[in-house]
Amino acid sequence: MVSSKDVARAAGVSQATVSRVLNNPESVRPVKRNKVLEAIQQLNYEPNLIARSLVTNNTRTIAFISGSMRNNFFIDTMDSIINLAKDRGYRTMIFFDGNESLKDIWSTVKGHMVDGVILSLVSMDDPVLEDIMNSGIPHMFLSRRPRFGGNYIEIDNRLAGELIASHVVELGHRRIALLSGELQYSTFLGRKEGIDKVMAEAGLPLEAGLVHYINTATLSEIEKVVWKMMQFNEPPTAIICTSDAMAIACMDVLLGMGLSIPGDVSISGIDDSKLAAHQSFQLTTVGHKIFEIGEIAVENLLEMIGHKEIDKKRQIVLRPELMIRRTTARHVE
Amino acid sequence: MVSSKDVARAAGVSQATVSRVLNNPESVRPVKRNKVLEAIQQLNYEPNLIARSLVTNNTRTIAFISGSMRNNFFIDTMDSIINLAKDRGYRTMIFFDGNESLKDIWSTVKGHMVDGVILSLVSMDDPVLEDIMNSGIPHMFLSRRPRFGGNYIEIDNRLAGELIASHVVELGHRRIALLSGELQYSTFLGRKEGIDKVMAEAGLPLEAGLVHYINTATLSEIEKVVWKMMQFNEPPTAIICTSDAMAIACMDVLLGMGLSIPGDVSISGIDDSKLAAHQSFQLTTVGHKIFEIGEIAVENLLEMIGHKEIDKKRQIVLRPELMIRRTTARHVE
DNA sequence: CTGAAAGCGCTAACAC
DNA sequence: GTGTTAGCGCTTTCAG
Repeated sequence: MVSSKDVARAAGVSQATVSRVLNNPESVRPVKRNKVLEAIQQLNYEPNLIARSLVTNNTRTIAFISGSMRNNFFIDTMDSIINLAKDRGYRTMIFFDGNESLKDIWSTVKGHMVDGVILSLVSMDDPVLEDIMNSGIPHMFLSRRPRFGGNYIEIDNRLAGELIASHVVELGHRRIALLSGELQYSTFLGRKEGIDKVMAEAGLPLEAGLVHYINTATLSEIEKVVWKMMQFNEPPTAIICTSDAMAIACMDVLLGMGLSIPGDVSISGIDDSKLAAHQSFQLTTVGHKIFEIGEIAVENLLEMIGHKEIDKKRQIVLRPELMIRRTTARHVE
Repeated sequence: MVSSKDVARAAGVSQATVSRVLNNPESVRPVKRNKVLEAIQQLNYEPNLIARSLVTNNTRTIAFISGSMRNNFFIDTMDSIINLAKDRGYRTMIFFDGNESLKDIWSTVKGHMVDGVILSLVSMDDPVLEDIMNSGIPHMFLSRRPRFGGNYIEIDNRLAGELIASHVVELGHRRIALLSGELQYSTFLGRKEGIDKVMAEAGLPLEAGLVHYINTATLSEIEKVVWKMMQFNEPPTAIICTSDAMAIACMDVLLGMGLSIPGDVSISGIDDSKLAAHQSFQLTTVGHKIFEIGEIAVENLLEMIGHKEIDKKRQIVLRPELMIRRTTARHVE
């Protein structure tokens, strides 16, 4: 590997001068500057970012701790984060849940000396949250957040639940199933609370056999669960899924069984991922304005990184909207 | 930030000893070792990976230069790469095309001192390819490859093109349109050659107005192009797309126009991305066995990183298969 | 087994 | 303007 020392030798200057033309070109006289530039070209030199980071103590990199890309919500989010960060001169390192615990991910994130972190995969009471919030490393929780404190951006999950449940109830459905994510996540807890409220008010509390908690990292139980429910004497006429990813997986199962949507059963999601709007899905869902959510997270994070306004609490709640498309329909006896 | 020096002081040992318990715990006597471990806990110490990399000269990180996640092929590939690399103890840094040129991406990749690189976004004659192949950094081209040389894994693109074109021709279609990616990419060139061959043999050379080259990074022209073709006096009865991403975007447009698939027009893709198999799409395509392709790339890359067998040429061509699903049908007059 | 010391490639004072 | 020097936080000889 060719280093700045090699360049210096080739150009007949000191190594510090090489560093200068890299970081502050005007500060070195054109003649020498060109000599250096030439040598850089010649030797095909590339500065070692690792070494640079070690001394500047900043990496111009943010970390994004994301859920699986099998879920289109995370794709949309990642896309917007990466692109905006890039525009602002920051690189994004991506970390996934997978088999590692958040604790382990957090260790490596810290080890990489990133300038800030966006987390979209935390359960509300994870013990590392304390660490994260006290680390001094700028952070934004995106979508999923701690039970208490932290900087976050989310939608009003309760309202999202209410909107979708009201919609389904108003369509005349009485046997309504719920596919929920695990309640240790703020998103799914809030959404379910909203749904529960509406269902209770409508005199239609959710029946035990019609409520299922899905591991949203794998979605692996969905097929079995949906298949089983649809075998009941009185199968549900509507299935509310608390994420688009679950809804889309659910549709795959139902269509595979030869059922029609929304003819036989209405389906709804929450997230309004890009994919949900495809003509082949036209999924009724509740809208996140996903692009905003990732971008707002980045904007805030970079503010913190720049101005060191780490103390200002940033807790942003967006108002979701109902997107009625073609997977939900009036229930007829 | 707490450093190993702090730990050393707290544990009453030298900083070198701290380093030892981290890298080679057996080499330090249990009493001291425990003291150090305790101090690490106490201080919540995390080793600075940046500093470590600077001296070990390895990062245990590979880079993946990928196309946009708007394309499900790249999602599937990325997913398999990240997971396998993680199992093997490597982190993956992800880089996207976006507005940067491959040259710029390559600069930053080199700067990050990654141990190896997987590239799936190269055009055949990009001048940086020479640099990359001569850099001494282990690399695998995935799917898209240089015109000459390099280590790569791909499917037999020509055969893929032949398979899909034969299928469409055998279904009785005569007015066949082609939505191709840009021919500077080996994938799209190979696929089109295969298609051309079959069409020529069938006496149905592609008509000028029915062939379009799409910027696969954005897919932005698809709507206009498809819409225009379908206004012809004799619109095509089949549209062959040389990637699933194009096919799925194409379906969105057609369905949005109120046309039926495959009733009014047959659609096919190439890639066999996971999404293509969804019941809502059931896209006829040609299979990559995507999981294998990402994994084979990682396996080979790690071999090179480990054994330094950089000289062995690794040029792997997989045989694709036709996956007939429900977007293609017999053409009736 | 363990401490002292050198040095990875760079930036950032500090002199001249 | 430019060279010299001192680290950034680690790993890795080299002594002992």
